[in-house]
Amino acid sequence: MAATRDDVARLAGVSSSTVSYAISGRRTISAATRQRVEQAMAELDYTPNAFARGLAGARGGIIALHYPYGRRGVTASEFEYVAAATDRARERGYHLLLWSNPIDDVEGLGSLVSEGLVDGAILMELTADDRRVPVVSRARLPFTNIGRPDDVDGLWFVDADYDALGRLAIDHLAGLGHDHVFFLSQSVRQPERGSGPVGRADSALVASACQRGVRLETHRAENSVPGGRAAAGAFAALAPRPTAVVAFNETALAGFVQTVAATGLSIPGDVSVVALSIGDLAAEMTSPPLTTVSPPGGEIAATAVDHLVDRLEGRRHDAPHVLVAPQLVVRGSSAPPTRP
Amino acid sequence: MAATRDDVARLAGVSSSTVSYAISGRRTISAATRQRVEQAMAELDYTPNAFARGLAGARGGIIALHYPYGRRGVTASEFEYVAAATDRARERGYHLLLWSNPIDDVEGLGSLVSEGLVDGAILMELTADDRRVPVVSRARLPFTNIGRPDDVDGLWFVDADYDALGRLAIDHLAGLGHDHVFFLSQSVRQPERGSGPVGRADSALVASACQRGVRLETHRAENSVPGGRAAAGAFAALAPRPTAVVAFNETALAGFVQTVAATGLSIPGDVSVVALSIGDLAAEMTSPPLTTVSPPGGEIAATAVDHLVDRLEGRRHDAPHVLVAPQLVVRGSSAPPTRP
DNA sequence: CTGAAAGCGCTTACAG
DNA sequence: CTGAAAGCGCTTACAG
Repeated sequence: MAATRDDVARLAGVSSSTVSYAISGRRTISAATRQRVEQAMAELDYTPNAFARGLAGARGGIIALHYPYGRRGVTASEFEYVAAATDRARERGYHLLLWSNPIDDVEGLGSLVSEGLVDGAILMELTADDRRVPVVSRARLPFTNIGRPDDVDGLWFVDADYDALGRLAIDHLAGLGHDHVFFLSQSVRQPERGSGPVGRADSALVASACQRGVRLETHRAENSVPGGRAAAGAFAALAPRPTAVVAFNETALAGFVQTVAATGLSIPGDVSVVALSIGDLAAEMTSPPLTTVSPPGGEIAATAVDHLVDRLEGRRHDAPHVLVAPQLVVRGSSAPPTRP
Repeated sequence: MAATRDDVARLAGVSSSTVSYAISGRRTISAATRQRVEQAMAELDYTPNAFARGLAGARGGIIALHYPYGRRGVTASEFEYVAAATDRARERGYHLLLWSNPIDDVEGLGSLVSEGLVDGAILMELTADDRRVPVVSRARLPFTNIGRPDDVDGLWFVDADYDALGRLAIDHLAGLGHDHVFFLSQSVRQPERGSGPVGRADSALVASACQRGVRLETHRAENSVPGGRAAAGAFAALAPRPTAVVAFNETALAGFVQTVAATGLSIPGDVSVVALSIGDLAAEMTSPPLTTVSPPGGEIAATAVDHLVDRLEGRRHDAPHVLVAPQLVVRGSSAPPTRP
């Protein structure tokens, strides 16, 4: 059916190993020979067989992106990560395999790894004490991470700069004149508390608020629409009522905004709202649209791919720790407080 | 490093081919032998090498999901499709490879296909006259489709039932008493017009409106927030003004809703809104939340995976054409018209 | 600068 | 019911 390396060799009048070397560039080839090989390949419309290449010991050209199964909804638009990773992988000559299994199904991940299918992996949504890390390390599979573990030593990772995320939000509001802010946060599971995205944004918010002389009321809501409605109730009951809200809880924010509007409070007249880590579409659905501070998911994913490929190809050995700056997009939901 | 099939054979005291057959089940094995082989595999923590399996002619265990590069934003939440496909593939024992290249980069797809890496492929977001179809067909790679082409003959596909999508929306509004509806549609490119999702929803809307005695005003907006603002202007200028809106344009809908709210019209008091193919989060961001009719992306993708795997494993040969019914979720944005 | 050959770890006729 | 062996299409020392 499809042409093999031998067909190419025959047509070019060289040995098959010469064809291999012409492709890989791992030994010097005379210009004339290379010429003929290339012509033969073009003529036969030759594509090397991926399995044979992988079996024979070269890189298979596949990397895996692993995300924990059943832990959806953490990032605004996961597809942004996946799409960006796929594109960058292709640009660098790799295929992107999607892996997903329950976060503590260590065996499942283990057998994926030992199948030998992939040259390396990217672990998404890394938690503080992620059980995937030892599994992949032990198998000696090169990997990079999206997210930051507690023990960062020797690990390659790229993460959103959650400190900056919190700081940008507070600075924006304080700059507008707000000095009393409601933080619509999320309930986090034990292992993550203190070191996951929420914990880090939380600390940054507290620190920035303190520095700016802003009073901060933290409310941990369920990640659900009703959770947001309850939070709106808690917010409304506060006296004095904060003049602004920072939200790091997509789903609850929806319920919160609905309830606030139904209560007759206006945004940003009565409350300014800044949403963290929310997608553009969701931000544009409210009236007025929401001011946001979000990490650039595409850039984060593409960087993680670059690191992994650099590592696989021996161009880099330094276990980089990269924090990517989030971006503030001012829309209509934030304004100076209207107060005597 | 990792155990090979020979290691297992040695430990179990059988030949290596017996181990293979024990795994594949392609010939009868005595219970005792199977027993010993399984024990040996467990003891050695054996995982078959994927490349060797693929090279030797068996199925490689990888399927590809191909989506057109740079054509984002058509579906509400693409990640739903990708995640569901990944999960179902894993359940059925396959890896999911993500492929994406520009829709008319036929060569790129062609070389992917001829690499021999995947057992089959799923083509996402199929257009009426999709150029990928002949490429994959010619390579004799088994494939199934998400979306419906014009020429359906011999093709395996699963698609949202866009006729039902339009019908459900009109029936819901007509049932509430609306008889004059604004259709916020999208501008479509030439090759898709008339046969893509938009064209199909469009026809269904027209037909249902006619049957129900509903007057329908179609407006094709740019797929952008400003496009939606402009549409809101066109809507407001209508006399008499329709009492309801059906939107099949996520991004424009955001601008539309913002503008309508800013104009002082209330939802659903002055206008009812039904959004087609929009994600739950976006639907919950507005006040009140939006009534939606959306295709179940996860189910569609999982079904496409099932069909492909069934086809690969020879369980099915009938080129099924499946249309999946969308679901109406009534939220606060639709109500009877308030009119004398 | 190039060729002949071993080997990667499987699957699958071919024998028995 | 099981074994010995060819072969899948590459890569990479080993020779020259």
